[in-house]
Amino acid sequence: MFTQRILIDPGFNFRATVESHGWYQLPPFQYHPEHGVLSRVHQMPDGRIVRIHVEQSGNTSRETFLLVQTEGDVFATDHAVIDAIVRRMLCLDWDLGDFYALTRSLPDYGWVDRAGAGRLLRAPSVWEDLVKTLLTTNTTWSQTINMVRKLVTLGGDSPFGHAFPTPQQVAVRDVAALTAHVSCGYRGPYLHTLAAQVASGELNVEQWSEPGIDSQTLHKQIKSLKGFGDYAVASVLRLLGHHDVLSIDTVCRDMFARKHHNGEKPTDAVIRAHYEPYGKWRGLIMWMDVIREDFA
DNA sequence: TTCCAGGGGTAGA
DNA sequence: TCTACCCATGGA
Repeated sequence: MFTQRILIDPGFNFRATVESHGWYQLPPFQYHPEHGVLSRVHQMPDGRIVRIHVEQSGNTSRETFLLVQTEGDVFATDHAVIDAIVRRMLCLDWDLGDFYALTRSLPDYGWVDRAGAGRLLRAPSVWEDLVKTLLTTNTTWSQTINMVRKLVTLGGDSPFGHAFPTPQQVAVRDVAALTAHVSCGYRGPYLHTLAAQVASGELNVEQWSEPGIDSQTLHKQIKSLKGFGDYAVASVLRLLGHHDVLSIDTVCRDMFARKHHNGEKPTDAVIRAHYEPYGKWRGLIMWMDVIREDFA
């Protein structure tokens, strides 16, 4: 067992971040809320498969930190890689100062920074977040879990279980066999095409998480992927830290009808108009409305 | 049996 | 830009 620590801001809330959306229910994540531990089977760059456990540990008198423990064939030289993985998964490098200033100034959002909400759980790679988002489209959440479970069996195996498959491991499959294996129906060809484009190097999706790319450019590139429409593009953009577009889905429409529209079904234009005043944070403000019952 | 889910592609106007 | 229709899958 290899142990390391990551110093975090005292306002960071591990549970609020892990439970910020459904990703913690999708393998190779495992979450034990009773212990406050998020685990993940992970394939290192050289192919070794390890299991990483993360928890928010001890508030010492002045410092708050994450305790990161890694099982398996792991060395001190892996420190930097594991540190980067955890930072990305929990959006530790997001600067939400302006966002919290905004929520504090609004009458109904004082709970946001008190709860430490606003950060999201992400996969360590853009590839994995893209695939999982694709598998949330036009299906139920339970079927998304089912599809991801089956997909993950294509990843490298280990005593800890399977890691998330690489683009190569998906791309080498026959499209029909992949579709049948994952039970993903018409999404199968979209999944296979994405895997093939990433595996071949034709598409470098990991660079999308680099800072400084404007969201319009990203929007255009993600939208060009088969299977990624308005909802999915905005979902991925949100995970990439761009909150100026709304990811409107049935969950959002239901929430909006209840909270802002007297129980009546809103059009998407009505929803967009409502959040427009929140500018570059509008997507995250909308998501706070969705998750409010869980954390407020 | 029919409907629909954390929608999206395509054709035709 | 907008609409109609189609798309697998499985639970309600």
